Amino acid sequence: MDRIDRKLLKLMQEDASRTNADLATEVGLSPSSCLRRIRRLRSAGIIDRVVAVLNPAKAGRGVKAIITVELERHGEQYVRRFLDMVAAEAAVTQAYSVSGATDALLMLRLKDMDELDALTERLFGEGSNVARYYTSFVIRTGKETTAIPL
Amino acid sequence: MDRIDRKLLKLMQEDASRTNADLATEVGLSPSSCLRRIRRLRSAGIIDRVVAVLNPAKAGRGVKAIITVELERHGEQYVRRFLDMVAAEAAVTQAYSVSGATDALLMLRLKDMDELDALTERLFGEGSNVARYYTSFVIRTGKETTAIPL
DNA sequence: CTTGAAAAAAAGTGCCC
DNA sequence: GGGCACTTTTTTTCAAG
Repeated sequence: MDRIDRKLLKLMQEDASRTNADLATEVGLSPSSCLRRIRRLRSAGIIDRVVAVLNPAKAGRGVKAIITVELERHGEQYVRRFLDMVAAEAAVTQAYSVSGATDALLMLRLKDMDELDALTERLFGEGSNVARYYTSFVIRTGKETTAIPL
Repeated sequence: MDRIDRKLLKLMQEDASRTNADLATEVGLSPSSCLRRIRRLRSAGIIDRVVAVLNPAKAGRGVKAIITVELERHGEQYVRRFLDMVAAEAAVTQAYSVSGATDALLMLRLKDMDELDALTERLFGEGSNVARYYTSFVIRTGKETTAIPL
């Protein structure tokens, strides 16, 4: 991981649809050397995957909600079970167990409020090990990037 | 946006490095028709961009932190100013103003604790309009996807 | 062991139907 | 939407630093 690798990763985190030849010019390498590096970064797992990022509003998923969850039983296996359960929901884009006052935090992409209602009923209803949950909605998005600083 | 578009988007949200010919076969279209659709989805802005997603741990950013923020002055222009300020930080990957008990939520990607210390001092120190903030750390990641359900 | 030039293979592109 | 000729890009090969 030298300066050129970092530059490559930075560029590809912004736009991975650029051609290899293009990237090569940008980092001052020949196309073949550049490709070798990209492949190495990929097989080393530093580049996890290349994906298309959609515009949520245009894809009909304009509502972003954040739910913080307090579990009834906090043990590790219960937390894990909870995360597995919520991960199975397509509307859940991020699910974390966290330190602090609450046990978990979920990030949701919803079509409308009805979807949220159905989802909370399904996930946090009877016999779900959820003691309490707090829902907030995203009003304004100041930043939303997949890029990691290098 | 018909069934084929949705299928294409679904595939590209998982792996956008697949070739057009490959995607065409998958959705049962000729390469030229498929490419036309992809271009249309792109120029319509439904596909916002194509990016490389890195493995945070392997890229040296293993610490994920979530900060909820309560502002001193809650007016819209103050919230906006706050979001603009935090968005400028490379370690901040997501920044939202939210409904509910707190005003904003930040998602951070950090190298270590020292970086967090420096960042909170810089963002929430003297004269920052931040009344209170609560930091939690991600213990386990149950799910983390950029894919939006269709 | 890494680089770069050039050939070969594959993919993308645009025009026509 | 599909077919086909044309262009561009990717990928392999191989010689050189």
